[in-house]
Amino acid sequence: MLPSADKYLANVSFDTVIFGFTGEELKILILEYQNSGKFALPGGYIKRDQDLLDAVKTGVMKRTGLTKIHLEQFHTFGRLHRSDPDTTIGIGRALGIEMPKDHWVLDRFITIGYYSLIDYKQVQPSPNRYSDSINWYSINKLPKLMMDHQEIVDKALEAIRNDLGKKPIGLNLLPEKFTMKELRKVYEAILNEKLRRTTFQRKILSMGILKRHEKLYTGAANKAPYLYSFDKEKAEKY
Amino acid sequence: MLPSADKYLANVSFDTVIFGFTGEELKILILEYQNSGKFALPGGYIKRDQDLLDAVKTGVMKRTGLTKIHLEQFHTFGRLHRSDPDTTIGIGRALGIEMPKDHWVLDRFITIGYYSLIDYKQVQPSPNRYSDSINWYSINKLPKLMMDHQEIVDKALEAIRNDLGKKPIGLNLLPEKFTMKELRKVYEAILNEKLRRTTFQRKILSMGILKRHEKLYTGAANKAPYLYSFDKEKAEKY
DNA sequence: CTTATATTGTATCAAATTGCTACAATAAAG
DNA sequence: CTTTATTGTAGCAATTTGATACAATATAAG
Repeated sequence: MLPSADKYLANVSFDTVIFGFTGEELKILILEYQNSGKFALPGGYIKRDQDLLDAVKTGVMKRTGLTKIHLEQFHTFGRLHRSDPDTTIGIGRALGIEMPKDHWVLDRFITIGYYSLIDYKQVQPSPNRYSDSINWYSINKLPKLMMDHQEIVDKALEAIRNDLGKKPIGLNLLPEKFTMKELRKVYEAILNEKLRRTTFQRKILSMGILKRHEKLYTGAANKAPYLYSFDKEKAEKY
Repeated sequence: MLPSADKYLANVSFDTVIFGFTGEELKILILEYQNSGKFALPGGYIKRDQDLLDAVKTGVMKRTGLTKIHLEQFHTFGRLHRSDPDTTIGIGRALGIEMPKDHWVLDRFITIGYYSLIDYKQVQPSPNRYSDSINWYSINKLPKLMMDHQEIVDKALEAIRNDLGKKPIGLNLLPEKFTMKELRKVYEAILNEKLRRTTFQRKILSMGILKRHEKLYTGAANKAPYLYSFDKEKAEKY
């Protein structure tokens, strides 16, 4: 039931901040452990015969059901008292598992933080065997997270804001085709500020990384917006 | 002689890219191991009762003799085959140390990369007990580094370029007082490109993070430049 | 003591970018 | 047909950046 010591690296783990965009808000996936009411980021351990990146990728795949995963490593957390064996023991106990005091998962862990950007609509979140739920939470209304997971989320947000101008963030958070308004809303949600509609449109179009498609008729009583998609080759530079 | 297993975390190490600026070039500190001719970044292991950051700080202090150390974490390297036990065995053997095959330092390591910015002139580099030299090397003329250390250097450079606009990089690479030309040379060395003298001066002065002091008379047959220092409070925002 | 030379600090104006406002072109409802 | 909300883009002001010019030296050479 418990992961065995000889299969995994000791003292190292990973945690992932999985971002999705609802059309209005940025949300992230949070696990809730059964009975204990502890909220945590999805994470895991690294197998001895596995690349770090593969371990993280596999973890995100299991939670989201997606196979193509965009991942960015943003920070590694190594404070002395960041891991808390009592929390882990409590979670185990609530599941009916009694851990030996010297079990390796109760040892100190340095954790590597990754963020992932996914298309909210394509995801069917599934809990792991220790947790009874995994749910989307708005980044502004997170429950109290265990250990230093709130700090990890904060750092992830800082990193994604930083990357916004350099990497094609929108590409991974939106479906294949999207309107200019949706793209702007993504930027606004990440930066947590309003952007000028006209300036945003001019700037993003001048980058030359978007392809324009047919119009989207929503049934609303106004001019229909064009749909766009990313020109993936050109977007690579950004 | 070898570090004992119960004192250190397993499977995790750190490596540091220590930058100094000569006035013309960016250099970094490289260790050379005795007899084996292996070149490596200064690094180390993390004690079980020690913050990650403290471990790195202590490591840099030992190599540079400095006590105030500016550190930035930039990436964690976790490829499956990045650590190479044969290299480690070879280094040990050249030192007359025979390692047991199951010794923990021969295990797989995930390493956390930090870069450090220091005042070149204040440093008296000192080797550790396993290496016979530690020397400054221009980032453009590095020797062949062992394992994935070249990749670590490359990532550090990428990170420092990225941070240049956000953090007061010059502050840590230059002495207390410096000329505008020296500051510009730092930027040029990091970015690896020439910057327009007048635009640079205007831009950096408009940030309002510099204090102007007396002139510097070097003996050269031309107008003497002013000395500047960073206004540390205002520079914090950048 | 005057002139020559290299470098520094700024001013100036052109070019590019961004902020802001305005307005024509819809898509659907009344 | 008119009304309403939204979209796409033009136009101009304000700001920032690029490029050039030039005055102000600090010392050496004559």
